[in-house]
Amino acid sequence: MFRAMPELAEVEYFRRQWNAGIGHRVIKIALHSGKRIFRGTNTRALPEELAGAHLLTSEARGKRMLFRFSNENWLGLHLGMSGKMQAASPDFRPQKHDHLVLYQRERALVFTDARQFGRVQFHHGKTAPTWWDNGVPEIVSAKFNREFLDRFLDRHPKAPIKAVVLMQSGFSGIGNWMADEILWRARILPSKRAGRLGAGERNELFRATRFVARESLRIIGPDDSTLPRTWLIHERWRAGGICPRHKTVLRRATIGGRTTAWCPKCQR
DNA sequence: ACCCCTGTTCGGCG
DNA sequence: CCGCCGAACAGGGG
Repeated sequence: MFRAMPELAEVEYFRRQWNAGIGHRVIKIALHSGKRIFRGTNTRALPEELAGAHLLTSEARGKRMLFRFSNENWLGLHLGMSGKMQAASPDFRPQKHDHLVLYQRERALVFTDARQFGRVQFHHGKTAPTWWDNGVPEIVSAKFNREFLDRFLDRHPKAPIKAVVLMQSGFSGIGNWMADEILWRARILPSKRAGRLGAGERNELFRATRFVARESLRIIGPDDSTLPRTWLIHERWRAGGICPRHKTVLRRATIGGRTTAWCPKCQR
């Protein structure tokens, strides 16, 4: 059994599953109102407004997604730890964890999240919800540049770099495995304080971040099996996992509150 | 049974 | 006041 391809690329993969419904009308909605997944959103207005609307566009920013519908309706989705999306047959019957289903004539757009660390947000209005524009540049955009990275690192000089790379306000869409992959490529010790990274290390961090984000998005798939065998991800959870560079046994510890794997030989 | 977990938020504390 | 860290959230899987 493969681990689902997570984070930035997983979001992109799931967003595309729902894109099958673009240009089509939503006939009816099924949802589990009162569940934690809908915290802060109006679950009465959601089905009332969305019924009859067409799905028009979708967009992803980091781990967040925004679906735009006709009649000034917007749906924000976050997958949390266990969120999934699929386009199922129109006679789909929602199970316990299928918290939101948008039925169209030819398919059902399903949002599933067992642990409910994710979130569904409904917004009715002419423009996108205020929370959508948070000012954080996408890593694959030109706004994520060396200057931005410098300023962000300097803003968190005391935090271990692993924790900084996990901050969504600077590294949009990066999660636990991508952070380890990035630091491994950049040959930086995850516990090293961000403020102690030299110019050379910052250059490497910048390049590795762009590379991992771009490649993950390019090689997008339902699981991590399509990522190159030379990547750390295939070793980081395995007992006795080794560094793909020189076969050194990886070390593991909790850093920045997350399980972290690194190579003691090439990461300093 | 017990321990682990790809994310985010919040209260405590240094 | 700043900012880091652990706990909490909830459930499934090993």
